[in-house]
Amino acid sequence: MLKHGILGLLNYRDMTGYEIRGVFRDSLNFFWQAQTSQIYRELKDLKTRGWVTDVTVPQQGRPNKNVFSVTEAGREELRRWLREETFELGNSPLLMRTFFRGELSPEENIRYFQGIRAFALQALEEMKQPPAIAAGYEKTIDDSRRAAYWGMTIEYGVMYLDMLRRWSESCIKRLEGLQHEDPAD
Amino acid sequence: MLKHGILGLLNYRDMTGYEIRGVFRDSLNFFWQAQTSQIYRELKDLKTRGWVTDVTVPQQGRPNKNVFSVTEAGREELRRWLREETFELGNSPLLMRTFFRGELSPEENIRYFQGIRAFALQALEEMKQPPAIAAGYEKTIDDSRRAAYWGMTIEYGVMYLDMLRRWSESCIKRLEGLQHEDPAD
DNA sequence: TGGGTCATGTAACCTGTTACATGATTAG
DNA sequence: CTAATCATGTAACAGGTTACATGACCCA
Repeated sequence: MLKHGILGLLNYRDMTGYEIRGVFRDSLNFFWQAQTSQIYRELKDLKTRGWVTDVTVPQQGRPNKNVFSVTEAGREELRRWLREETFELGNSPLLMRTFFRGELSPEENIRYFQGIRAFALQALEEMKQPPAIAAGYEKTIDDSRRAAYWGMTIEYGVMYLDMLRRWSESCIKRLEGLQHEDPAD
Repeated sequence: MLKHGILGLLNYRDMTGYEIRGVFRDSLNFFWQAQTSQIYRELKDLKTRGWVTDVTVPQQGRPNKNVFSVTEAGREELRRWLREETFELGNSPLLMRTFFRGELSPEENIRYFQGIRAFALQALEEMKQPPAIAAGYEKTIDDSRRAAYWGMTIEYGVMYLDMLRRWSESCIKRLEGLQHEDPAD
């Protein structure tokens, strides 16, 4: 997965491992976390596969840069990967934690879902403010054709968080109902 | 993660590795996929941690059963884990694939999002029909206090899939807009 | 003088995936 | 006869996480 994320970024422009790390931290962070260690490991692997090449740029006073570029084979691999159709929901730690909550008291679980609600509301606030995220974005992407897809990921984030808010509210209502109907439990 | 899922199930009732596999396949499948190999590996690990114990039950004509039970230490660990508050969105292959789609044509991407929409609609159909999923569920959970939390995971699934449908529709509209505004691209 | 940024990485670990392996019983 | 179910696992690999390590420059 990260391999293809890196190919995608290098397809925008040449970058060092350090810059790639920065883009993940600043712009892709909300849907993918990438560790420095993994980025360098994957770059090494991408190179042995012939999907990227690198050039060492000497610098004065700073460590040398290894600037990576995607090759034509890498671009082909990127397109191949983009065309894969796998939409499964994937493993969800949140639902795993929800499923087994019968072990704790309804009161405690109400607080838990209130925590989720607060998280969703705050994350929504952060996501709706364009400044920080757009600034990071402009560093990364220049052309407007690509901007459309960036916008779609943001919209997904907003819709997802709003759904999460509505879901947590619904869970809270259910649990409040349980308390009234069955106070002896 | 799977460790705690297994602890949660054993907290319902004693089970063999094989039965645990069955419950994951039948009931938890939509939010967690567990491989047989991993289940046996985790059971071994849970045992060395003292969170479960097992008893070998000889059977005629069939392989012996190893029936696992959660210990009090295991139940404590389960509660500790349930109380962790980590609501991050997590890595999303779907958004990774969306973000980089500028590499492909808008026409191809419209088909891609139509595929997502079709997937969401079909999964919604399957999820709204209670029979199969409820049957698997009744095998697993007896008491109604716990049933509430099972219901919440199902509701999440439905709300998520509906959000996915709305999002894919919105993406399709955006892309159709792009085609009209900028046919030279 | 101390904290942030630039810039590189390694090592160990944990968790999940894929593929393989065995073997009897039971229902159609 | 054959496919499904019961029931156990191992081995190898892939990918992500945590912690560690180095070193110079620049700004306050």
